[in-house]
Amino acid sequence: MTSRFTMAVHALGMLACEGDRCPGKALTSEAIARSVNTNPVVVRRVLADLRRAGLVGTRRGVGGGVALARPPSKITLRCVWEALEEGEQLFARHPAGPNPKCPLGLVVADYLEDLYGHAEDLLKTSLGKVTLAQLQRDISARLAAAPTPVH
Amino acid sequence: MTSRFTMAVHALGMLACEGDRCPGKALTSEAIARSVNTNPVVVRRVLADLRRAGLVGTRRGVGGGVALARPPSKITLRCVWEALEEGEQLFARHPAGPNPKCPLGLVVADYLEDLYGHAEDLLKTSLGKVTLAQLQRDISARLAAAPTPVH
DNA sequence: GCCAGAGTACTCGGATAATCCATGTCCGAGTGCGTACGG
DNA sequence: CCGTACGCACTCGGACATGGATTATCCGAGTACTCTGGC
Repeated sequence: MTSRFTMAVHALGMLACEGDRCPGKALTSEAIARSVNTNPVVVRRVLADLRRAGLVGTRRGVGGGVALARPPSKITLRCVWEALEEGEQLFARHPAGPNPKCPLGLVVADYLEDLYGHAEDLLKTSLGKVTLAQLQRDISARLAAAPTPVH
Repeated sequence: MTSRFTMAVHALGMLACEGDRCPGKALTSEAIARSVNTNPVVVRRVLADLRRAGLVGTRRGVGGGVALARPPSKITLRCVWEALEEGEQLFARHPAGPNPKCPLGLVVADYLEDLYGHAEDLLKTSLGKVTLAQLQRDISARLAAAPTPVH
């Protein structure tokens, strides 16, 4: 599922903005979950992948939480994508592989492998051009342009 | 799931090759399922979408099955993608939407909506350039280049 | 020998049960702060 | 009054139920071929 990527970008956007307002400040998974509108454990699972990839750091205990491990300008959406890519891919292949007895099936599988590989490379290249710093600026601009939030 | 797209391309590849060797010949969902290595009913469900989109035609009874409803040169992978896109998208958004109380969440959701929209457009454009006839030629070439299948 | 009719075999299409994955809930591990006690 | 040690509150991390979705099984609808009986 790619909703994990959506959540990751959302969380990182929050962390970038928070780190800008108050450097070194960590957000709790519970606070992020409130904004993402999901369960804290889901956020923790996503952030665990980002932690393993070295994008964020976590601290337990009182005042703990999650914070960026690098400056936002050094984090691209491609890094995020690849951190979550672990063991799952955008395009699902044959669930059980094609029938090895059928040569056409093998060829089609190869063809699709190429096709999907190119599409994913294209996407990754596109995501690699967006840094978290740019994302944060864009978010700030949109926040400033938005009317006061309703109560 | 995008494995449906994989199966659809696989099935259409078979149909194109079959229609080339023996025009008007229909393949049964059971034969396709054997090559795809799945259950015939899964193939039928995928083909049902393609039928609703007017890409293939089905005939019941003895000698029935599925056949292309248009010449392969008139079918692009984009058509296939859009036929299966019904109610599901490549990039999953927030499962329950972001928290409307959090302005940042709304902005992030908007941002991702743009990002995903552009990515999907790019993909569709790319798929639109590939016709089933080209796919069939590529498959035939690879089949000819492949060594004799092992027994 | 020829024709008509019913029977049969084979296929798709939809409804229903089983399995798998994702989500949600719970409990343990770790950490910093506050407090209380002793020197 | 100061320092240290204990306790507590809070947070992440992983293990175990629960729900939804995808998949697999079953039965009905439709069609063409075939066999049999009559003319």
